Amino acid sequence: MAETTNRGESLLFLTDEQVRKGIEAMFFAYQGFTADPDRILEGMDYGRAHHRAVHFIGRSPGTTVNNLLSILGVTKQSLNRVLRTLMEDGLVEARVGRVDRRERHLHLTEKGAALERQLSEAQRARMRAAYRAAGPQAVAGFRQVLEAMMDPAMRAHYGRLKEGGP
Amino acid sequence: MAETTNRGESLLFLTDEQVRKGIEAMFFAYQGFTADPDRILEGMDYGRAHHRAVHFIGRSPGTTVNNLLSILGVTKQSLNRVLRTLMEDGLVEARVGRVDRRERHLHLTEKGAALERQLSEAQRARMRAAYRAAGPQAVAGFRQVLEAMMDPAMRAHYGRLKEGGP
DNA sequence: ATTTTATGTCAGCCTTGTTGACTTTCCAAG
DNA sequence: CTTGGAAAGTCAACAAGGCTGACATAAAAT
Repeated sequence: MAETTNRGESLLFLTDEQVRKGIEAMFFAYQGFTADPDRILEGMDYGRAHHRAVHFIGRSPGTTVNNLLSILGVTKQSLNRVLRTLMEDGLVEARVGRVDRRERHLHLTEKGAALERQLSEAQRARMRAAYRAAGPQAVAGFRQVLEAMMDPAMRAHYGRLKEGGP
Repeated sequence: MAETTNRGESLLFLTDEQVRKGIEAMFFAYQGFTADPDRILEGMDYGRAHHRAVHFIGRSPGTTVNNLLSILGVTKQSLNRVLRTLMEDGLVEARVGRVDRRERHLHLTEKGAALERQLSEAQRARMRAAYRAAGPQAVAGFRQVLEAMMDPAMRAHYGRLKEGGP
């Protein structure tokens, strides 16, 4: 009976109600997650799409357009519009590939890196506060659940960031 | 020195690199989080906005328009567009308030509840799989970090869902 | 009687996603 | 060396879903 009780208890975290609460937690947390950068970007001519591009270019300097495309999960036309304005404004630089000259390798300029820092610092401040409030063990769990939630292709991208380096 | 070591180690989870990985985990996980309902909705005349409305109406039957507005964090014009189509299509019903007749209390019809179930089941399947893969302790941490990441107003809404009832 | 609140609606704008068609560049296989 | 096809860019058109501003109505509150 101890085993039965134990089994029952250990599966309580999989009840519909628990899972629903998790879904809602994701929804509300994501609002907070994007709130600070969004506030900074409003007023500038940029939006969330520009933030994403600048983030991942800053994170993987020299990445190609195609790679960025599959990380962001948007069409090249959509990304192109964003990249064009960022290049026009001198935040991003596209260098022709040396081995394959069809490829464009993307880099942040100093101005682009400055924006990246500004956005990242705001977002990291909130994330760090949440980490500190929850503690290291909670953070480990947080990361585990998020990783399990990703599509496999995205999980691969995720794993390659920094840890593996491009 | 044991204390110093301990302090140093326990703060490693707050390094910029760890925090950045958390940010990226949120980004990629959110893609997965919305992927299944999005797939179901494409082809229907509905989108993510309809999903959100249907979700929270199903979760808090009888909620008012104003309450839904502040949960979703959008303008009334934006929400109205969505609610109008849902009511025209007979998925949502707005009942005039009995005590305050200015208020509209929102309910799902059987048809609306059916859509809600379809979307919710897909989303819960992914979430449940992630929960199962990560385990109960990770799930607890996941929820803690997400709660800490929310804006206080949103955390209040979150707390009121089901646990407190509307 | 007046003001405030809850809701609905019209009109117009912006960002960011989409598809489709077409071009240019250029590596690599034949 | 020619050519097929991949990588990239561009143009046009469209849709979803945010936004603001202005205005209307009903009912509650003062």
